[in-house]
Amino acid sequence: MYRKNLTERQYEILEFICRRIDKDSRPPTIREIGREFSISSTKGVFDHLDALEKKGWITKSSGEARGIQPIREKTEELFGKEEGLPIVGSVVAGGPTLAVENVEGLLELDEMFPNQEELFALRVDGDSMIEAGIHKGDILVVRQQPTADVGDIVVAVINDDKGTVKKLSRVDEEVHLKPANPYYDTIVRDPSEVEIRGRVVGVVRKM
Amino acid sequence: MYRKNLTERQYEILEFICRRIDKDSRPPTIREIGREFSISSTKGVFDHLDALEKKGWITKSSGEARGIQPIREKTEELFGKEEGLPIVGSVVAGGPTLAVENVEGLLELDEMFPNQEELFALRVDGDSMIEAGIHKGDILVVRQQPTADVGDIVVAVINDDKGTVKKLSRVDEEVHLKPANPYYDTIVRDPSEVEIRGRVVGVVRKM
DNA sequence: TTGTATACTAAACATAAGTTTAGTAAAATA
DNA sequence: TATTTTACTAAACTTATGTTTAGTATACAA
Repeated sequence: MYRKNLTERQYEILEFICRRIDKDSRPPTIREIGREFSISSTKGVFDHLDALEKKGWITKSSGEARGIQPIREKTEELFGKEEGLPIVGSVVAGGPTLAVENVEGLLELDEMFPNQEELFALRVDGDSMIEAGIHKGDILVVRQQPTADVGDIVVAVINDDKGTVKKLSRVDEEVHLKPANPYYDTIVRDPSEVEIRGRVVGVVRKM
Repeated sequence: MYRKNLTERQYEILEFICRRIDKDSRPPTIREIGREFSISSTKGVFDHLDALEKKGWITKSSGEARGIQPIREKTEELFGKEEGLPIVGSVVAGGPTLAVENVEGLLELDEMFPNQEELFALRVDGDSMIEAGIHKGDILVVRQQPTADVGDIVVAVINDDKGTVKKLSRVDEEVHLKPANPYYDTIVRDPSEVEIRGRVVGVVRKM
């Protein structure tokens, strides 16, 4: 067997279908597949599709035009999503191309930060969090939440003013917002004056 | 006129087509559109599609089943891509929801780092670049290139060994790879021993 | 007021595309 | 060795889908 219980022909055809969907935003017809692979009879293609369906790689909406629908979770694993950047664990000597064996995964925001509904991004203005690796111009990924734990880096609004990014801590009855920069002072306020808007869960920087 | 020279009906139908493509990876048929909008005659829908084509929002592959193809650049602008996180410039007081007026753009890797073919991502191992805001566990976005300028943060391989991330500089005839951490030493080598694999163009961190 | 654009119905038509029947041949499997 | 699976051809059939013809009604501009 060629790959994952598919014959070579089935693999080729499945790949063609997926590439066509990526390219044209619609699946090919049986005859279009036949043309691509020089299969003159529609039955020849039909049989391959039956096999692909039986093996769980596609579903066919019976009777509908362009009814082939690949099972995305499976085919994406097989052919890749054509999205994101390959993450490598280390760069080794050799040619200029990346060794595929070395690839750990794909860098993609969707995967890295799921639950996008709760997230927003915030451009950093000052340099008060520089020692936490947060620089001016960085974009923070923030999870919207009204409370946070001590030690979290939070986005907070003080006295209905502009938002600020600081490390949260509590002493006695007061909220402490600590910068990660020795040239800035800790902000100490009564809890009623501080409104937590979210917790920083990621940083994205373009250099 | 409703929006961008479209009538309300045309806008609705165009939106339906785009959402259907996003959802099902294929455009609807004329009759499917008719069903959605309770238009019993295919001609009713057909006329709308003609209007949409004349106004430059879609193309129709004449004679082909599911031949409607929206002009992506235009429709994405109209309906959004449903991808990425909204980037806000500042967080202001008020409700827990984000003010739309405040949104500067969308955070998406494709847009932030185009030319994906030349890019790869590298997981950072040590803490030698901590003062450059590069921490252990961060993922670097690296542009593959065999040379770099002085001052660039580069991924380099020394003596065919494991890759390292340092700031590039040159003194006399030698390559200096400078860490951004006072506890580490600058690596000084002959150019023949250093192979530059790429330049760091971004950082992504999950916290 | 006449024409043009919008927004449809109803019915017929043409064809693109899915499906089925009948059969061949080689390769893999039991 | 027999049987199943793979990989097709050829032709007919069905139907989903695109297209056209003929006509109604309203709104708007020239």
